[in-house]
Amino acid sequence: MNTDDFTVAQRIHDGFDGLTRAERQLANIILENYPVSGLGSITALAENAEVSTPTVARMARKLGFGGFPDMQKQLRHELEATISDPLTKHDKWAADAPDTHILNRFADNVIDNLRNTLKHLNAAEFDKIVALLSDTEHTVAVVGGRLSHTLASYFFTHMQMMRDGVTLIERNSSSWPHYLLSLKEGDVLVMFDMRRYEQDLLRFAEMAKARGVRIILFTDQWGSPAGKAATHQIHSRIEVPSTWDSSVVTMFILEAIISAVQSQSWESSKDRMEELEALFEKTRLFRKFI
Amino acid sequence: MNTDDFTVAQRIHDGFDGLTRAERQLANIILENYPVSGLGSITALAENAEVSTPTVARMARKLGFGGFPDMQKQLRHELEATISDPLTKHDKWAADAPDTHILNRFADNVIDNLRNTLKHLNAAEFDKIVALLSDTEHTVAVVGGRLSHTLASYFFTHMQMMRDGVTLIERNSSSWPHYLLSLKEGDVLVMFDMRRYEQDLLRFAEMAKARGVRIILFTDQWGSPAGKAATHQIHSRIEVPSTWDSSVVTMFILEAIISAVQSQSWESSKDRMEELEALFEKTRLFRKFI
DNA sequence: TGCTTCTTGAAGAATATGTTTCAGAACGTA
DNA sequence: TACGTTCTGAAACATATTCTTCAAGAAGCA
Repeated sequence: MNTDDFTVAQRIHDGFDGLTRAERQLANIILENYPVSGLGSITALAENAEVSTPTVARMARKLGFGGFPDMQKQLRHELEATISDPLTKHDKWAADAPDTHILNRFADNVIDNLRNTLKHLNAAEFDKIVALLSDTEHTVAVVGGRLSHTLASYFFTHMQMMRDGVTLIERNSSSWPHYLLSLKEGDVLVMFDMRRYEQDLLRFAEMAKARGVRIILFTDQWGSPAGKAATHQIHSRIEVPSTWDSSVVTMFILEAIISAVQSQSWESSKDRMEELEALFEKTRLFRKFI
Repeated sequence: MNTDDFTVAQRIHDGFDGLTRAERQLANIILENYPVSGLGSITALAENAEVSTPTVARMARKLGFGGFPDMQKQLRHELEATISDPLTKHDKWAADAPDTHILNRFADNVIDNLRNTLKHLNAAEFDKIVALLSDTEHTVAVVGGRLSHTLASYFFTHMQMMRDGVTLIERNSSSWPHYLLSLKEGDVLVMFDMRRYEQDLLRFAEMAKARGVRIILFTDQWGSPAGKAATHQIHSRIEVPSTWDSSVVTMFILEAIISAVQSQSWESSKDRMEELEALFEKTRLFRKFI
């Protein structure tokens, strides 16, 4: 026990780059439920991580232990130290940072935002939005504001993978009239407008509504003026201890919607995905999973 | 496992009167450093308590377990329950939707991701990254992959508002060599590479490193191969009940970094922000806060 | 004291654990 | 594509653990 000072977690972090695929998989399982997951038998741990026992033994060596039992001993030592230390109250997020560290303050805040957003979110409304977006009878256009364009782009990228007829409207509002032309009655416009609400978006929404376009609006808790033109809207909490507002909760909702659309239209999107995979494979643009 | 509800400690207390001298001696050792002392081998525990191994095995039976390993299993369960954070136990997020609604499942999952990410995030490393990004002596370039380009873009947009010398590298990798040319020793490259790690990003990272560029890598829990070239890296948990991975946690970290950079360099960025405001005002592109 | 019952640990048997070896798979490279 | 390298898990092996047996010793009792 010469290098007792380094925790198993620390050694994993330090040596993470040198770990192989299976070893990383294992490392993650160990860290996931740390340190309990490492206290059982080597067999149990291996099964849990879906790797072989030799992999576990090898990694223990790689991390500088004599073997698996040696590593386990270290885990027990750490646990002992942790448990006897009353300071280890788990009211902190980033364990090694003080409560007042921005990470911890931010985390508290974002969780709060998420909780409040969901509390005031109507699940039925959510489901309707998902249904609208799954309906391939109508096209979907996505538009965002100065800062929220990123969210629009993120949403577009995923939707595009799942279905036909999805357009991302350019950032520059001078081209918007052209896009408006191709939007027909019943089509869907997904709009992002967070505080510092933008005049152009409001006008765009109004004109789209006049054409019979159905608008799904993502806005903040105070609500964009474009809300008047929207068929459905989702209000996210965006305040955080920062000069800027947070997009985390909105992104959360977007991902939930994407996931729901995907599972709703799995039959049709499955083929599409496979085709896409094949295309990527052909162009060899992307490596396979390591 | 029928009487799982009783902890080992409880069973010891309840059955203490029925224990023999050697067994009591053993029981005291178990309770003394509970539950760690019971997590080693039966031999170690026996030696620790100065009794024989059969005594340990017998007592485990006596307390109602199938044997020593069975008792140990229970100890690990208890430990897990103790250690795991009660914050997760938010039965429902979206109040009017069933537990199984995608919103609730997603919320549980994302919180889990956030917790695990932060638990294994090094706050010192975070602070170093913030310092690097606050240093205006060197330029900052931001690059992302197919799906993570959005994150790169989000980060860029905010950084650009706070400081000079920030570049967003185009999506199309054929133009990357040009960007490489303008990166000098000591400059900072912020890279995003999530699973389906991209070959081009790896090569870009290697070449940048060769030029003495310091790389901040945002990757997932498994780690991009570009990690070998990175000066600092942040691993986010990205798995959610969806066909795609989640960017929520990464975005959370980004926002925290942005906020930290902002407060770190407030003196210099304040003027810049005001100038920016004035410009926006002039071009009347954006309405004031309603 | 002598008898019985209970407790205890040494020793060996049964079992599970941990390690090593090795061949095939996956990967990187030319 | 072909080659060399690295990674991985099945299987055999060595080792440690846990359990069982059993006899010696302690404790209680007449």
